[in-house]
Parts: sequence; structure tokens; C-alpha cells
Amino acid sequence: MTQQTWLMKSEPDEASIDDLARSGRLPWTGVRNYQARNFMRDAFRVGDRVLFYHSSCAEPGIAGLAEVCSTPYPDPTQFDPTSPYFDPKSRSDAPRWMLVDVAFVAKTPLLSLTALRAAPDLADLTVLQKGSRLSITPVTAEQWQRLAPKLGVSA
DNA sequence: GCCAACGTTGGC
DNA sequence: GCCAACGTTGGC
Repeated sequence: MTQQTWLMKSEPDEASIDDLARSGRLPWTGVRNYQARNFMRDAFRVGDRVLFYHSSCAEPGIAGLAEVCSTPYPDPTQFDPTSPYFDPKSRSDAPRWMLVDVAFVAKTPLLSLTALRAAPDLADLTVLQKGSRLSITPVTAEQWQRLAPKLGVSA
């Protein structure tokens, strides 16, 4: 299986690329959308590339690179009544929400949403489509080849 | 804070 | 299964 690429949104107030660089590795908690969960649960493979995207902040955009470093397992926050991600309808014998761990790879110069939108060869990125709110989206091999030089890395 | 777009819930 | 109401996302 060749390495796949995913764009994953995180609010830097909650988990930024700097937080990931500090800790080395983080569980991707808090996904409460079925489509995004299905990507992590069914399609993610250890070693897949992650484009770390900062959302809901002053300068939204791709801020770094990471890598999927675990197989899927239940998101512990769904069972924690003190967590904002607590889901009272999820049962421990049938967890509703799954996640993976993600490892830091590199910080990149910010490739801002404005810059992404200004690049004609990136117009087909799912995250740029009108109304797209999905926090995890697949990036094709072709899209990654066009993105990499803009992130200052080799594809 | 606004609001467009989308997802989920729940009554019927 | 329909669909209105509501909640959330996320850029601006």
C-alpha cells in the first residue's frame, strides 16, 4: 500500500503544530463527524502523510507535516463526562468515535488559505470546495505533488 | 459577531 | 422516509 495523504484541521488554540512538535505525538481527539471518523477508522494506514491545517484562527492554512502513527482505537474523550467531547450516547462496548495517533514530522512555512485559493493548480483540493467543512479530507497523489514545493519540501 | 453551508435530530 | 428545526463549522 502506498502512502496516502490527508489534510487534517485543528484549531491551534486546542492543538497547534507547535504543540505537536513539543509532544512529538498526539491522539487526534474530538472528531465528531461520521465521515471524518470513517476516514480514520477505515482508510488510514500507519505511515500515511498528514497535512496539519490550522483552522478557526487568525491565519488559517497548512502549518506543518505529520504522520499517522497508530491504528484506529476508541477516542477516550467520548467516555469522559468532563470533556467537551463527551458523548453520552456512546457505549464502551460499542464505541462510536475512533481516532488515530499522529506524529510530528516538520513545521513548514504557513501555506495560508489565501495562498491556497490563489493557486490555480490547487483549486481541486477538497478543503477548498465551497461549503466544505469536513475536518479530514483526502489529498490525491497529484495534489500532493503540487503542494509539496509550496510547502518547501520535496514530493 | 455574522452568516452561509452543512450535518444531525426527532416528530410525524 | 420526509423535512423542519436546530446545532456546528469556519472564514470573514
